[in-house]
Amino acid sequence: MPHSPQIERLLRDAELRVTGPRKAVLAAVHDHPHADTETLMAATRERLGSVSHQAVYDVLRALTDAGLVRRFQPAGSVARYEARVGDNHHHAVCRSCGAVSDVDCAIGETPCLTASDTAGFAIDEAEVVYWGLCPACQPPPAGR
Amino acid sequence: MPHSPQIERLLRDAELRVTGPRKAVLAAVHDHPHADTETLMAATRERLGSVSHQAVYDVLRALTDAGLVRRFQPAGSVARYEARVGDNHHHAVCRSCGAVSDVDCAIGETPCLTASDTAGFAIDEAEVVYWGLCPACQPPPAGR
DNA sequence: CTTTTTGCAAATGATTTGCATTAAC
DNA sequence: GTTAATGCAAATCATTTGCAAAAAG
Repeated sequence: MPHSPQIERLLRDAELRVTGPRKAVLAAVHDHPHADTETLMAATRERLGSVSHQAVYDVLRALTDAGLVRRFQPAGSVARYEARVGDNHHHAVCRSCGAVSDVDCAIGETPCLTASDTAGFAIDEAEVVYWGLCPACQPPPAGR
Repeated sequence: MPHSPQIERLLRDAELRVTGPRKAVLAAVHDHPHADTETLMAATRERLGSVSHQAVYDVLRALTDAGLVRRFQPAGSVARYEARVGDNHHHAVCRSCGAVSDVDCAIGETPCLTASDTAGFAIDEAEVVYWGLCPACQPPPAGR
């Protein structure tokens, strides 16, 4: 988790105005990878005392557009955010509890997968979600 | 698009009761691959005259649970349904217009991708979304 | 006849929109 | 001083829930 001056620098480098909510939200995303909006709002409030509902939404949108955070949304779930950007990693999602874990891309290029036939689409990203059960949600190996 | 008796057989084989809405919705999914709920509701109404809002939701849920249709939901979009089940194919989604095209899996197993490190998750499916621009939304190759 | 489905209406919940106020540059 | 960001409140929209009526087996 970067220190405050580093957070500010990230914002300035992205040509975003440096405000309290933005610093707090960006720091919260660094501290809570894969967190949803509600979690980030709570974490932001711990730093700032109070932030409005959609100040957080606005900030997350701005940070996402600026490329400082990555937004992803497993099917049937709420939007989640992470600070790990620039690389092309994927996610494992637990069907039972919703836990998310980073999965490094085996190849490391973007897009990292070459489809056999993309029907003329110009593909710029391959997003992979690995569905399964996290260690905590897996049934015990044997015995009744 | 299967004929009516075939649709009925699909339902019976899945141990689902054969009703008008179910036949109509299942036929609509066969006729409109990748359609969202609203489109399917309209298509169903063309066959039946009228169906309630969430009769369609209930039916889609039942068909999905029974494995007769597959549900998928590109991030930030509404749920879509398709009748192609049993294989492990993926989707190309247009960032601009939302068009969806099937993409055959290069390998054909489930899961078709082996992640380098899945952090202990027991993975049973790898869902891939190829993001890009469909042929109609791509900028012309040259000229101003 | 018994169980499952449908229909109707209202609720839920994440996200967005519009506008006045405030702060950053 | 300008422009962009925040707060507040209300709207939107896909999807779900609960219960009574109707239909499938």
